[in-house]
Amino acid sequence: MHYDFHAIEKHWQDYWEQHKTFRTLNPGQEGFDPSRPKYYVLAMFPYPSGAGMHMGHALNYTSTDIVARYKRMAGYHVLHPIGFDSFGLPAEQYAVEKGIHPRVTTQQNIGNITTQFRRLGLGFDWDRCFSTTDRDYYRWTQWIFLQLYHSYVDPETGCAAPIEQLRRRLESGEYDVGPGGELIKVSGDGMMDALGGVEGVARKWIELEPDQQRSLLNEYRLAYMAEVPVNWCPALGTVLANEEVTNEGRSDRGNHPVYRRPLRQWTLRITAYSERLLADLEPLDWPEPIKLMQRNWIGRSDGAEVDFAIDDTDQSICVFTTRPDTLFGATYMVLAPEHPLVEDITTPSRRDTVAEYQRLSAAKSEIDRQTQTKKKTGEFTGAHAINPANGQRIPIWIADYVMMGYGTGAIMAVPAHDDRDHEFAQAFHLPIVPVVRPPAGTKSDHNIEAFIGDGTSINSAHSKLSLNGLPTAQAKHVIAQWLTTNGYGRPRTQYKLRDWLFSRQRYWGEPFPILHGDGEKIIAVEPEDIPVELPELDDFKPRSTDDPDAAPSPPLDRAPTDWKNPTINGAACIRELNTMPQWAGSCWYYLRFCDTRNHEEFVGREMERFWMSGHGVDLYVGGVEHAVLHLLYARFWHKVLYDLGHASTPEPFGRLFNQGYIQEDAFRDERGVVVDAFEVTDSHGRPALELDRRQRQTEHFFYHNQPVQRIFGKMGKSLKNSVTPDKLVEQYGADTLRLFLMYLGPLDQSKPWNPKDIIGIERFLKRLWRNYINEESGDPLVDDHPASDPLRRQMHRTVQRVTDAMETMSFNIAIAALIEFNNELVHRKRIPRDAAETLVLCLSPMAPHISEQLWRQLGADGSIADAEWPKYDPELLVEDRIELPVQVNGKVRGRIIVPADAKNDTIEQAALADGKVAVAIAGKTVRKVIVVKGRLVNLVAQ
RNA sequence: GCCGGUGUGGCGGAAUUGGCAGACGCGACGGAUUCAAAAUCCGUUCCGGUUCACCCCGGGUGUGGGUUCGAGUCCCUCCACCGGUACCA
Repeated sequence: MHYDFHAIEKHWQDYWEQHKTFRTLNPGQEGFDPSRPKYYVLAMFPYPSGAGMHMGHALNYTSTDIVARYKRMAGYHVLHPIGFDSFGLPAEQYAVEKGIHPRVTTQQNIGNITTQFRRLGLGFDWDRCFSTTDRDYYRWTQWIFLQLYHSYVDPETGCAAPIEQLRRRLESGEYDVGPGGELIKVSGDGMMDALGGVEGVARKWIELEPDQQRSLLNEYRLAYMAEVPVNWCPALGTVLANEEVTNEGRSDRGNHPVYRRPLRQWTLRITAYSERLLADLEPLDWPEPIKLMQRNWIGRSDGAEVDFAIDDTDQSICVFTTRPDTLFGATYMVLAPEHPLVEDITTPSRRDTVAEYQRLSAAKSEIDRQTQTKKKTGEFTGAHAINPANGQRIPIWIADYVMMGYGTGAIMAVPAHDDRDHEFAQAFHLPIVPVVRPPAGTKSDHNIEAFIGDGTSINSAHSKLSLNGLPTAQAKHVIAQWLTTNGYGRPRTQYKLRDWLFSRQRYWGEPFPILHGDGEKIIAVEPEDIPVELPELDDFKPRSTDDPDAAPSPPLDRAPTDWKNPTINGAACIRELNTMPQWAGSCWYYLRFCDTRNHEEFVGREMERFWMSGHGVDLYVGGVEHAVLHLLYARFWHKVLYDLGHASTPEPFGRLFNQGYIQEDAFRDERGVVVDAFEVTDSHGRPALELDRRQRQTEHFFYHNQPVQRIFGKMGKSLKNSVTPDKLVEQYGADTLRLFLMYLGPLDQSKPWNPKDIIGIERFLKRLWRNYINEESGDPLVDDHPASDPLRRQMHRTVQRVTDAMETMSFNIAIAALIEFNNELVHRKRIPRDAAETLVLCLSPMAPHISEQLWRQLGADGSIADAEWPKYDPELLVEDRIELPVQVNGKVRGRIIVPADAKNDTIEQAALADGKVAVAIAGKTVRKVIVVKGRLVNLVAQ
């Protein structure tokens, strides 16, 4: 009876399915034990692409499965669910390629991946499985969208609240409305208090026209429609979120050019949460680099707004700066070419030149701006402004190095202390006045006219104000106060984060629960009328084009009239024809898993409280690529739900773990297009995998006789180098593959795919099997004779190592420990039962099938998944005393007996056993004895 | 450019966090078994020297320096690769 993994794995997979071994009970269900703690472990759910699962997925899901099994054996209620993120571009593009309806391909793909999951022996609770495309699921996605639409962020508390509350407060006169739409609190004694910080004539709510009232509320809704410059990708036929555009100005998916153009689109007010998304990052147990990426993306910078009066007019230009302390060094100003004041201020003689420059820079696409050299261009407007600090008259320029989208679209230029300003000033011969002295002794202290950083203020004084001699931090503080008291400016915090563009011109997404009436009237679908179902369409393809000016044409425009143009209360309406982006479904799926089959609510309160208690999801595992997309969006939605009382924790994911990529060769042809890696041959006919890294750069490869360039990168669909687990499962079994994937290296690091090494794991499992079972008779080779002391010690040490590794997810270390222990057992004819049990228990989270089988061989009842995790005895791990040779100059001068765990102990402690040591060291007093692994390494005399 | 990560044998990677560098696995070499092969088992495998009595000596963790009785690990310099980001004022 050899190790027949086919039969074993089939048997146990059927057993688990029949017995619903991994079904997770909810509080209140029969058999639920409230005394046990919960553990919610989640792997980022997959999108069911046609290529099925690749090794990166297998790695991800195996890792959470191991944790889930371990935690379960350690006595937790474990929630380890799975579902499918089946809306969105990848699923749709696959359907378009195959010419089949996405609903059909999605169903097929889900079927395939489900089979792959089962074959890997993953212990999911299948009763909780769902797809984001399920009617019962996207219904609630639409419901959450309605929550966003019907909410605003209260400027006083910073929390989301129903928009009706705002309406009531406006109606009751609690707030008035400022000229820019800002809310102005009217306090009891009739005094007004500007929340927006802008003075002006305030109006009462009742003085506004209904249209104005409506658009005012829209200014505050968390989901709103606005005409904003968006990323338009004609090749994909859709707009994209900032996060979906690469830094080369191309689409994240497909690498197509992206253009900026204004379109009226749905947008989510994620910026209302900038500060909380930033601050709440701190306590999270997330990898520091990911936190940093989110911080950078949110991009908080603290500084001040400063008003510069325009000479000879009563207008002023407001700028944002992080360095108000350099105000004295501001020798000119720059406006973005699109800045609204440009027309007004430009002097007649400069008008033509300025207009020409504006026209040129507007014609530049994002890509042009990126690829062109960063040589500074600009034009003088002929106007001047007054530097409020020193009263100097400074010229106002326009230049495209100033962006309209950040800050106020205008800057004060301090060429001595800013790279870009410096470059510009040199190009156009503008004055450079240093106002910060670099700290002494630094590299830059000789070049005072181009210094970036903190130092000491100089040249910054007049009769009423002096910054001279102040260090930068203090100077900032002093000038900020001076600006505020004199009405020249105010402290201000800026964020890079923009609102989230939420519309897509796609078929395969959640329809919005929104109707459009006359004009710009928006009608939200009533909660009882959701879901708004996605209509069946024969032609669901997006309209792809090369023309950046083409009008977007959403596929839902081709929906049947009765879907598209319903009549509400006798009035003809048109449905919102855009759909939600891919990210919508993944923003809250972890909540649905708590209570998947709930038909009344998006999640039952009690279930949510139980599974999300503590820090939300206890362990969330997925790839780094979601650092600023999914992980930011989901946090945002979660916070809204939290504010509205639908979620009980401020953050969704308490601990995040990023698994690294599995890397594999990929190939790109001369046009830069990625080609199928499995059709590439190399010039010497050698299989590519046997080459080492140095060779990788020098070998030549061909695809259909065309030379291709080798790149080495993440295994996956985008590089067309996916390897599916199917073949290896067939050839070696799921347990071997699982162990192998985990043995590849640290889970959080990227590592190359080297399938030939799997043989080592196969040998290990076969050896293990032979240790337990006489392959001829089928009898167990285990008996009840007691383990020797050294063996028991090793056993306990193994448990300790594996337990520690489980907590830190260092599964490669755990496996190495188990192999070592098994190698120890190899030489024995009979294996002591406790050693056998320990080994099998420790192995079971990683290799569940063979462990179940051996567990049964050892005479146990039930599934090993229900067994208890073995304990280790710390006492057994240390021998109490050992005898050591004392060497001086390489010669043994005596012996010393020390505690076995003596390490960096003082000689007083170590010498308790032997008072002669001090004498042995040439008459010197020994202070410290250094023992490493039972060997005396050094005696420190002092 | 800026921010972050990583550099250890032929390869993937260990190293109790400042204490025997190279665990464990792959590959390679030698041997046993076999008619033969596969599978399996045993031995060797960082480099150099000296021994082949398995012991000893010297060097060694991208580069150059430093701290320490002691550095793969801590500090500074530089280099290479990977990831993020970029006129963000």
